[in-house]
Amino acid sequence: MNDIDRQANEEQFLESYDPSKFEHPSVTVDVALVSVSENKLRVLLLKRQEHPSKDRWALPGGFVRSNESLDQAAARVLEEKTGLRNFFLEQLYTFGEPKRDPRTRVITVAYYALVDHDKLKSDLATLVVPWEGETGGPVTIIDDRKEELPLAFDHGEILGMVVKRLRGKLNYAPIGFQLLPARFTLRNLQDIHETVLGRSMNKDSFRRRMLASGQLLPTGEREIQVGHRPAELYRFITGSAV
Amino acid sequence: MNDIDRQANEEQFLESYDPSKFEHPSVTVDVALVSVSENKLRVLLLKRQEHPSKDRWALPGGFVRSNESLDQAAARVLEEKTGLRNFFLEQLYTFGEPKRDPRTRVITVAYYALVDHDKLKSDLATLVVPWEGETGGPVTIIDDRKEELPLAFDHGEILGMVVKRLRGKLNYAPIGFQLLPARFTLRNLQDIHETVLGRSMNKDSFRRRMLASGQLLPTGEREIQVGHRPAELYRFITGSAV
DNA sequence: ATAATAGTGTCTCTTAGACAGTATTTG
DNA sequence: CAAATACTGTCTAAGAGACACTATTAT
Repeated sequence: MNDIDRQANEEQFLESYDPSKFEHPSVTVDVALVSVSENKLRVLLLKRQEHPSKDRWALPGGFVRSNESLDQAAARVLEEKTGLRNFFLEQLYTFGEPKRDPRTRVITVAYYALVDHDKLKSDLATLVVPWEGETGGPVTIIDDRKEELPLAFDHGEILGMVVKRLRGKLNYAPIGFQLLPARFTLRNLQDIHETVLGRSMNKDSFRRRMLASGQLLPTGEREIQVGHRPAELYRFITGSAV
Repeated sequence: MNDIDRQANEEQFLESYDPSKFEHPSVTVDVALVSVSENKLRVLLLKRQEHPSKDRWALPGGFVRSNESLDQAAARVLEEKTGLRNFFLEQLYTFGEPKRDPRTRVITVAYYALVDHDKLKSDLATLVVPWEGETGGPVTIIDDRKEELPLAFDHGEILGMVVKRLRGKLNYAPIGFQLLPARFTLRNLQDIHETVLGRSMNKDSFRRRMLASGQLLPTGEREIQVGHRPAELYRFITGSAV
């Protein structure tokens, strides 16, 4: 124990006084901004103008600055690229294969963010693309003309993990409302769940589950001009754990 | 879009040719090696011999080398400190508060590993400490004399997240067997679950759930010398998703 | 009035918990 | 034989799916 321990501390001691002993990688954050519209899961991608991965589509990202936390870096990057200030943001996974960026060692901490699609500026909306695919592994992105878009770096892999995390988390955490406006109907919420999970759900038990969760607050207001019986509008009870 | 995009790529362009423009943090991996013995959840900690956090207890960790992936770095660190080669290993979360290490900016990618407690060398066993506490937030570590151990850096926070992840994952993924020898009884497995989850479980439904999962293979062998009717020994069916 | 969806009540099916009873080993 | 735990069968309770039925709006 003592040998092992001394050795470990010597490494750290040397490191602190001789930064050249270990190569310091670049550290970035990449953020998958996810929204839902027209029953499609969508993510914000930017087309790269420079090599490497020129003309491929990439998640918004940027370097982590020396005075900011990882969460702050992710929030800053997203605000810089979209103007958005309020969104659900959660760290996803850190990707660090030595050759994931051909230039130099770049370790990226991936985040995902959720937002009501209507809050995105219209000039950004054109950049939002739907995706299809199963959970877990790399994901294929298609545009509105159903053409597959080439992704930069390992961003397809990142997006696959985003889908998996979202689907897993939706089953036990109230995050669906992050993809909706402040007031919404139970049908709106079910559409979100069905889109994210990629399967249709039973209306009756979905209603029961949501109402029994204690997370929904009826507003007394109703939809208008819907061509059928209007549904009650609900709010999510804020302050509860996410 | 084009402005934003060009700006993003200019940053990356400059970065690739002028590494001094952005401060490069140190990147480390820290690994929580978790095991269960005597119905206690245990984790391997090493006592630091140098400042900072001198005399406090720390997770085994080390710098990520330029030619290895994050997973490889975590596996290497754990093998260096324990001699272990085969263990379940999964990335947990990345911690990067600017001041989490007082010397310089250190971003650490935290991992957790699971191992049968009996596989640990006896000289390491003395370093293993039980813990108590709830999920999520920072966790308090106590030793076998029930004294609280001071933890280095933000390692209490890391361990809190380890507990939370383990408890969450145990409910939908077959990871309990990673904490057991190759052959085990259903009672062994239930003890693991109860220890990790911190609550007792119904024996009957636990047996039904496990046997219905299709993950368990009866070996036809039984315990011996147990002073009561011996239980059948099972193996986990390998190759299934984790 | 018709179309369409909201919302309610009830039955069934599945799964977990409770509990009684039998089986098999050591001492 | 007694003690202790493994294992089985059955009842009950809770929750999800299925489905019939009523309610309310726009056209």
